[in-house]
Amino acid sequence: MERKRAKSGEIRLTEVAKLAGVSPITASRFFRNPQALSLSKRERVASAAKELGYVPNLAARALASQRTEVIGVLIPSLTNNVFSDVLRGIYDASEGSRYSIQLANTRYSILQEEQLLRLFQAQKPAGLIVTGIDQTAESRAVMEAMNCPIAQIMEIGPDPVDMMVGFSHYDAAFAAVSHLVEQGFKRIGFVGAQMDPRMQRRFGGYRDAMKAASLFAPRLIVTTPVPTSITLGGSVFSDLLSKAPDIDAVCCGNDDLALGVLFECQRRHLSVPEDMAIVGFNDLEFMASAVPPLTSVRTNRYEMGRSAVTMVTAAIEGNRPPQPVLDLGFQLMIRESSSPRHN
Amino acid sequence: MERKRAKSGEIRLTEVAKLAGVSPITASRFFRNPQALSLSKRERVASAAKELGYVPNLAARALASQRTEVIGVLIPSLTNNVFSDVLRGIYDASEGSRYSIQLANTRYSILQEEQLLRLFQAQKPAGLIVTGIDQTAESRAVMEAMNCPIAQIMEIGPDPVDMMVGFSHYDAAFAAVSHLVEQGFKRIGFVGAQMDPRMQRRFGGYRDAMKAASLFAPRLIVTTPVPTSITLGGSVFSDLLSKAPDIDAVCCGNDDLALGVLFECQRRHLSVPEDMAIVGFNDLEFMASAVPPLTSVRTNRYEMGRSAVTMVTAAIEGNRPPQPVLDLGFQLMIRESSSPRHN
DNA sequence: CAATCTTGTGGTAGCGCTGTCAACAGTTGT
DNA sequence: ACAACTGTTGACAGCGCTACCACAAGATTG
Repeated sequence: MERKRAKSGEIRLTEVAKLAGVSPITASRFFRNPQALSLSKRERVASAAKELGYVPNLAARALASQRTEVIGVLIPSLTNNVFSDVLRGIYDASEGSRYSIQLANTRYSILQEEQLLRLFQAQKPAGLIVTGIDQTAESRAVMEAMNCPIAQIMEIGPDPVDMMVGFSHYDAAFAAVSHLVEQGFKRIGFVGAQMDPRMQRRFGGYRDAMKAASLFAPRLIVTTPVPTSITLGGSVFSDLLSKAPDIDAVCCGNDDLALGVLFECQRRHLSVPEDMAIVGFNDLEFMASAVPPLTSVRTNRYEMGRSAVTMVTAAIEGNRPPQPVLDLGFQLMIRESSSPRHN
Repeated sequence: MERKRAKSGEIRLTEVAKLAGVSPITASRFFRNPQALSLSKRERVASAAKELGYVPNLAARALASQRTEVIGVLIPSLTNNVFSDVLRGIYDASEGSRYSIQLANTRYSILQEEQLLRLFQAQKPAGLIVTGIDQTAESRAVMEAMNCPIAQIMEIGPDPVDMMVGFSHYDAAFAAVSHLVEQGFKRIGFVGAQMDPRMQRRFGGYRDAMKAASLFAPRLIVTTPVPTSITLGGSVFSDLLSKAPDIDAVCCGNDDLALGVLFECQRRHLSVPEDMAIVGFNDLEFMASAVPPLTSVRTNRYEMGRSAVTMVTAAIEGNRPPQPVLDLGFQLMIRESSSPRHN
């Protein structure tokens, strides 16, 4: 009957309140809304907390207040540079807010995503950011049950779960290929890897731009489900060359592949763009400093992360953005690797 | 007097227990240690939980049990590829365990690190992984107060807070430079950026290897605190060339710089390694596929992440590894970019 | 056959904090 | 002078779960 359970031994709010000579609830308010206290009490609580080294117990706070200040983030890969830029935007934006980020990695698996969503559900996050628009029905159900603002990022499409920030991968790839067509290239190959939904939509843009120019041919295409890498770029390009040795340009599903293609061209003594034009996708940092500089489609990844956090936090606080879908667009960065054919 | 506070409306454990015809505590046990229940009750609880769509409340669990199943991770950058490999190891290892990862980004600031540590402290994580060995005294105090297993990663050094997994950046850089010396290079430059503690220790390895060969000269060195990038590699190398046009090799503080140096050599029509040898640090994926392939020091980053999680989780469960410091070493990957001088 | 151990189950009492409401000044208006 | 405010404070109960203990029922022993 004495003490059924060992106290944690840590300083509790009650202790701080006692030392400060106020009630626990007043001390509690000090940590959440200091300006509601009179100046004198505010100082007393502050110094008491400091003296005791008080650290609030977040679990207790979450339980009592029935909410958390965590935004869950689901991304498919930590290795892919594309997502590290998005994450940087997310973390940067979260630092200006009261919310902290909880990150999870789906590894491009929609089943893994489903599981992680359930895990998040148990944490009752204040908001959620998920990658892409291709969740399972089950995942969508969980998201709807979570009853918190949700932003889907990286892409835009019809039927958002809640909000969306992204751009059209289809349009962007269409623009890149149309550029090559305009420059006078005729036999434009496509290399793709890690055929996730976004890569597939980019392929769709390539396909339709080629068809629109009456240049489409299946032999010009090499794709693989293998995770993308620079080295892989070299090998898929080699495959492409053996299927279609007469190609004069390559549209790469992303920049890693493009750099791999450039290296392979160097190895084969093919000059770029005279013998082979190259365009990439995403405009990672190295595209501009490669030799020759590589044409790519710039995507606003950092901004995407920032906006997603901004929209979600605003929604949490009741200020939903007027339109739920934000298209951040893209810019075609034309560089030497796609200079016009000079014949 | 009726209902002071609105119930959350969600299904609680009590509801599940009622439907299953067991006591709440039995239902609770089902979720934590199912094999402690008889088969019949186990099934009854399982189906009741499923039927009601029960989602446990993690905050309540954490409060009642006085612990969490979260491992906090502090890293200095999300953009740097080096850390994405470490993170991949961390996330991979955590998936095999019951623990989930909470990631925070210090942006190479030890003050930011201090703040984030305090934030973690409020969450009472089960374990902690921090980058490097250069924490402030204040940070160390917080870590010690946290009273949970802690792994410092990326480096090893004396006086671990608790455990360590890493390797000696000094030794690795020393080995890389000694290799260049052995190959017959005499005027070996150093380019460094983002002069964080690890970069500085690498520089120390360069300096001492050069001194050991009586080749050290301050004019061979260019460093900048600017965050590292491939483009920056080109510009620091240009600076180096204007200070010391006669250099025959460059030791790069990391691989991004090395690739930038390679591109700059291509731009200046310097052939590698005939006119300029290059070695990098970390052995990122692109080093082997560059033209020519670039020599680098392979560091076991993925393994570092995995081991850190393994050690921390083992320690949480009471099986501390016998020796607290794990040196994962490094391998010098000798490639064409450092082929011997042929004079 | 009683004495012991094991296994499964339930009752009780919190974990540390905050929502809700009430109360009590101190101020202002009429 | 009294009512009607505003700003600040406190009492109370409870958020949903689990630690702790107790105890019943079966298994094992001498």
